Formats: sequence, structure tokens, C-alpha cells
Amino acid sequence: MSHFDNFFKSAFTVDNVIFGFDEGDLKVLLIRRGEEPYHGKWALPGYFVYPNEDLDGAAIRVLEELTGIDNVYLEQVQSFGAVNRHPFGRVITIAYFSLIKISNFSIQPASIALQAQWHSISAVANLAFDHNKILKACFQKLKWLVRSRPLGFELLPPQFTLTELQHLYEAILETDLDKRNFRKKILSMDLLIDLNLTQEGVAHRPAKLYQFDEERYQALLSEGFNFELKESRTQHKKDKSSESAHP
Amino acid sequence: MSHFDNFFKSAFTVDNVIFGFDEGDLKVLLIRRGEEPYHGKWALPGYFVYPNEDLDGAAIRVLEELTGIDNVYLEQVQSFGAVNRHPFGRVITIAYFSLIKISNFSIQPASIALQAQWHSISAVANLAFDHNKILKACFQKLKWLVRSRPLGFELLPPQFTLTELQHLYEAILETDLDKRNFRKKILSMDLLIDLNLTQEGVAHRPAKLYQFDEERYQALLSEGFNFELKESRTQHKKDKSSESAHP
DNA sequence: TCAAAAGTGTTCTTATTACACCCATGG
DNA sequence: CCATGGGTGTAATAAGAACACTTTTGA
Repeated sequence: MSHFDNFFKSAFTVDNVIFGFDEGDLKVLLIRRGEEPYHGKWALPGYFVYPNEDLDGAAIRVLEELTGIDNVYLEQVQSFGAVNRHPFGRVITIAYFSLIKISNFSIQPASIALQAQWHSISAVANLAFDHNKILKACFQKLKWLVRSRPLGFELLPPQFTLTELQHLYEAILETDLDKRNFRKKILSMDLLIDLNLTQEGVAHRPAKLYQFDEERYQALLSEGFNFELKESRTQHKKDKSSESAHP
Repeated sequence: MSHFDNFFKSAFTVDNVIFGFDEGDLKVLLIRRGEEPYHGKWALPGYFVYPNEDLDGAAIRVLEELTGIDNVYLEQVQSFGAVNRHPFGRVITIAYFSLIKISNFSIQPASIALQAQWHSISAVANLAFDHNKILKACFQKLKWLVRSRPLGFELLPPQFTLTELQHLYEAILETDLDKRNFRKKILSMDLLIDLNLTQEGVAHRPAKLYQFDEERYQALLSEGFNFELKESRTQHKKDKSSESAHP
């Protein structure tokens, strides 16, 4: 068995890409590292997998240890194994991702995390290791998945308005959607429960609040569904302009 | 750095799931192992990744060494890392998959492969390690991908009939498709070149032969496209039956 | 002349798109 | 009374689904 020994000198880690949505902005949870390598740098919450630990279990444990976030569903995305991606030796990493409702969790940095904080996707710093690359791959995956699974709903608080939901999809898909078509499609899925409540204290007509129909949501999740939505083509033109120009 | 040493005792491998299509049947390329563990058992062509080798490169090298297949595009699928999946220690594996035209390659078992052979997907034996699980996951991925990318074409010989193409999709999607709707959709993509040739020596009306328009294929590949096709609901009823029953 | 697979169109239904104005509230 | 975002419907088009018979060949 001796000639195998050379192969048993590498390590592997899990890295978690946790997406959240707040203030109309898609966010990702990052930690500041309190350990070498990349001490003091922002990074995805990740760590080594123990010898007696499955990958999925490791991802859950590591996330909890570094950020205090518990009880979330993590999905494996991809491995990254470039030869020199870790300065201590050969380390490949398995990326996991999840979508959570920011308001449901309090972030509690611990272990090797000096800090844990939500960062806007659009303003993520230079991260440790190849974590920018990993983040990008996970964002791509999110973008892809959201079209065929009703995932976006994982990110919103229990009560939300249709406009918030639309903004979320726009943030993920990086496009503008047509308001009427969006509402028509969403409502036709029969996935939202009208709470007969409205926003309060807003300086405009208050929006109705909705909640997900968990049962139907689970049903749709398992069968998958098509969620392509065409972007709005309105060129920010003020109403009643052209069109009526010709007799 | 000493407390990290415990982590650097694992190994990782790549395993390739190579799909082909022949005789109306979806196939996968397997090797018979000539090395422990699982000596003599059928397995996916895979092996350890060298310390100085990237994952993608390792997948290509391993495939070539074990089967002689060279110059194919391999795509990473997923990692498998259950604690006891390898009897020699902690070994996680990265699964890769590819689609090839069986007729374009001659299989040349070498290295630790005693044999290399195409096996019908529907009749795959008990494989070494967790390779049945890996195969299943890759088949699922194929099924999923084929709906949104014109992948199926990778599997057919340069010239083929529309019925062959349909059978291929039926094999991958494990369903029946409506002949007329299938042809309508495929031809409307403007992806096939009519060679103005027909089959010869068949005991029925000979079918026209087509070839892919490589240029347009590449264009579609990069933009992705929607390839959902509804299954045929014909219940194998002989023509002129019901329907005309009511006045 | 028979068996076997190739080939071919139309109608119906459903989903998608484009698009503009009035409404309710707080300041 | 005004600024702000909420809320609504319809017509045109495109895509999908259902479905049956004639044609060509070799045996």
C-alpha cells in the first residue's frame, strides 16, 4: 500500500456562500479571518473538514462555528482545487451555498472569525484565497437556479410586498422586470397568501403584505417550475409621450 | 502550523462518467479494476490526483491513461466525500462527466484498467466504491442539462436521422416524445444541415440524413436555450379508433 | 403485398409580451 | 397639493400540445 502514501498528504475544506437580501440589495455573509493564512482578511466562512466528518456535515458545523448560523439547508455547488490556492499545502475546497432570511438570524462571530458581516454583492472586497472566484461561481449558480426553482422566497422576511419580491428577483437576475407581468405570473402560481394587511407609515400608498404558502411552496420545489421572466423594456419614458404622434 | 498537520492526511481522486449512445441505448464507459481495492470489479474510470495537478487536468489525464480517450471536454459535476467511501483512508472524489460519440474513439484499456467497455445505463452492475451513486448523480445532471443546452448532439455520429436523434432524447429523458412536435422543434432551431442523403439497405422507407451546423451549435451552446419537449401521450392505439364514436 | 419506419399540417390552447394611467398615503 | 410608489387590464403574438394518415423501401 506504500506507493499510495504520497497521495494522502492533502487536505480539504468547505466554504459557505450564504446569500441574504436586505434594503433592496443582495448580500453575502463574510468573516474576517483571525488565523493565518490571510489573517485579518475578509473571506467566506469556511474551514478544514475533520477526518471523520462528511462534507455536508462539515459545511453545517463550520458555518455554525464561525457565524452562529444554525439550521439552514446548504447545497453543494462545486469544488475548487487549483494547485497553489492555499499557501500551506494542497487544499481543495468544496463550496456550499444557501439562502437565508437575514432578519431571522443573529450573527455571532466565533472560532477563527474576528467579525462576521453582511456585504453587498456589488461591493465585495478582495477576499482571501480564491474566494472571489468561488463567490462568483455561486452567484452564477443562484442566477441559474432561481429561474427554475422558487428559491427567491427563502430570502425574504415572513411578510413582504410584491414590489420587494420583484426587487429581489431583479437583484438576483441583474435585470429589470415588468411590474404587471411579474405580478401576473407570481399571483398565478397561487403561492402567495394575501394577509389583508398593508404597510404602515410609508409616504405613499401602502402596499399589501403577502406571505408564502409553505405547503404549495414545497410542492413546487419538488417538481421544479419555470420562472423565466422577461425584462421590462420601458425606457424610463414619462407617460403619454410618443405613440399618439401619428394620426 | 503544527495543529494543521492532522488535516493533511487525506487524498482525492477524480472519477469520470463518460456517456455514449449506441444502438438506441444510452451507455456509460466503465473499466474493470486491476488494482486494490475492488480488484476485478467494474468501476468508473478514475484515479488519484497528483499533488501538483489541477482537478480538471487530472480528470483528462486519468481518462486518457485508463481508456485511451483523449481530447474530450470534461465538466465537473459534484464531490463525494462520505467518510468511509474508500477503504484506504479518507478520500474524496470529484466527479466529472462528458458526452462523446462512441464511434469516434477506440477504447484502449491501460494502467490499472484490465478492461474498458461501454455498458448500457439500464444494466449497470454493482460498481466499486460509491460509483453507482456517482453515476446516478451524473445521469440526473445530464437529464437536467439536456433541457437547456443542445447537448444531445455530442453523442451522435456525424450523420444521423431525425428518428435517431429523437431516440437519443427519449433515452436521456426517459420518456416518449411526439414525433411531429419533436421534428418541428428541432428543425425550427435551424441547427441541422440536410445532407440530401438517405439511409441505404434498410427494410423500410429510408430516412434522410442530417448533420449539425457546428457554427450555429456553438452559438446556441453559449446562449443556452430551452429544450423542453412534452412527451407523447399516444397510448399505442391503432389509428382510426375512438373519436369518431360520437355523431 | 406486406411489414416497418419515414414523413408531413392543422387546429386549439396557453403563455408571453408590450404597454399607461389612476390611487392612496405622508409630508 | 404634491411627490412617491401601489395597483390594475387587454390585445397581439408566439409557443406548445394533440392528433392520423400516406409514402417508400426490402423482403
